[in-house]
Amino acid sequence: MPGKAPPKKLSSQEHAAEKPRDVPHALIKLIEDEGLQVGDRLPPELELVHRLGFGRSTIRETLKTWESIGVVSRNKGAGTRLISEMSRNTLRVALTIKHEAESLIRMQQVRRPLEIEAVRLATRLASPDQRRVINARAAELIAVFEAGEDWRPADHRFHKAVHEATGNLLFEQIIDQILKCFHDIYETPFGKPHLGQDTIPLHKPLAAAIVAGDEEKAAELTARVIDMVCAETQKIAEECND
Amino acid sequence: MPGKAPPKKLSSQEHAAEKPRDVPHALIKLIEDEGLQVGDRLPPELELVHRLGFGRSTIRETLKTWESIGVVSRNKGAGTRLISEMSRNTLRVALTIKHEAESLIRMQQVRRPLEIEAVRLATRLASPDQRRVINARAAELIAVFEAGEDWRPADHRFHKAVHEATGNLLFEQIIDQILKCFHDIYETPFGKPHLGQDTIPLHKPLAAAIVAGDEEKAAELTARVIDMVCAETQKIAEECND
DNA sequence: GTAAACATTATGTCAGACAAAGTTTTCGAA
DNA sequence: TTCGAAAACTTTGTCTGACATAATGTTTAC
Repeated sequence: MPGKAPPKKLSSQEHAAEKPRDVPHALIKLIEDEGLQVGDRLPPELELVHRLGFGRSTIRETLKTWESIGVVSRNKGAGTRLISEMSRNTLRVALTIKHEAESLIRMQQVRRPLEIEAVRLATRLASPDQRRVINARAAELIAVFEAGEDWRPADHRFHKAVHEATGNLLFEQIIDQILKCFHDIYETPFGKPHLGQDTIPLHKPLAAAIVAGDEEKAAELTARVIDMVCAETQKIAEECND
Repeated sequence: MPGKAPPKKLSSQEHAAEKPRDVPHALIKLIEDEGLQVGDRLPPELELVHRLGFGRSTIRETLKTWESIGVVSRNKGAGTRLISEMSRNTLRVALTIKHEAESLIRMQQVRRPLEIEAVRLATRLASPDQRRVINARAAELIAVFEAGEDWRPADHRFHKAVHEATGNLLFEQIIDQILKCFHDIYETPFGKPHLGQDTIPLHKPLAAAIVAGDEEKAAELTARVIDMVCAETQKIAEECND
């Protein structure tokens, strides 16, 4: 006897479209239909359960994956918030880290060409407004640094302004993730907090070069900045090998 | 009466170390203790449940996340297999894709500097053996191409040989993922199968330059190769906008 | 008016049951 | 004996329900 109800697939609209019936697609559709933006809250899980027609575990597995990818953030009591868009595809790289010091150098090796290319693109493509912002961020960075405060947030804002001017979000996303990995490894095992602080004075002429449209000079200065960080990293790596 | 058993935390060794008690760490420890290698099978979920002392949903959420990152692959009846190592850190980027054609161009924009830097590093650092392999792969590619067969696997092997010679796995991992995304979007919506086929003849002098240690020439040729692909991509993008 | 106490909301974890899809074993016929 | 199909088994996939835990919102007491 068929005593158990078969899992009730969604009831709404099954007329025409043969959409793939999985949680990610359903969630994306809901986000689009609802017009949810970055920063907005998603409906709670139990509401998703009966709006999407999937079980809670299934929905949770997708949400957990999205969290690990950085698409949403989740907190008890506070709900799930969108923190970056996820419409179709995900670029993911599993970083194999065995020897920490070596990994630091490898990350900088990858960051170097990306950062240089980003600066080149920004120099060529930035709008007048964006050039103004880049200049302002550089001035801010120098001011914070000379005041002896923690300059790292300002540094981050400066580079972010440059990345935005490239018109290609991927640069920012990849470099951001590399830096995040870098700090994950770096902060904990070694002590030094202010890696790269000698590079700060270089940021002023760098901003000037970008604003002036001098691509070669901007690229050269960026290379200098990163190479200084690389050299420091190398030194740390060597100390670590003793 | 206290009829329900409190969640039995692990029974084994709780003497000294204050390890973080989460599923990923427990799983990594199990993989290390067991000496599991890439390709090996993990114990089934129900066994993990009582060996690690977590609930099945909790373990599943971690496993699902690892699958989405590409660390394991899972199949009904066949179990969960390790397909790449995941020791400590993961670099992940959520690619925001709205307009497909534009995304293709952006991906090439990011790939360009990475590929060029990889070639530079390979030119400087490759061992004699690695140079031999690069040469062989180039010859192979040309041969396959002239025979009129599908040259893409050979192309992939050639670039992989170059990436390996950099001594930095990250280049290969990131570029591989970018190409994978690229093909995910590319193959389906547009028809053309042989994007970049005009670049094949350039691979012979490129390999020669790498083997000879001529970094500038190698870099220049790589730039030419990618720019040709970029130009084709751009054309496709424009056609798509009609 | 402020702060503590309580109630509400939402995610985190666990447990049990069944479904679906592979994998291995069994068994019969050529 | 060997090959192929069916049956049995294994393992992941999904659903449901319950309780724990943490953040937020509201009320109450001083």
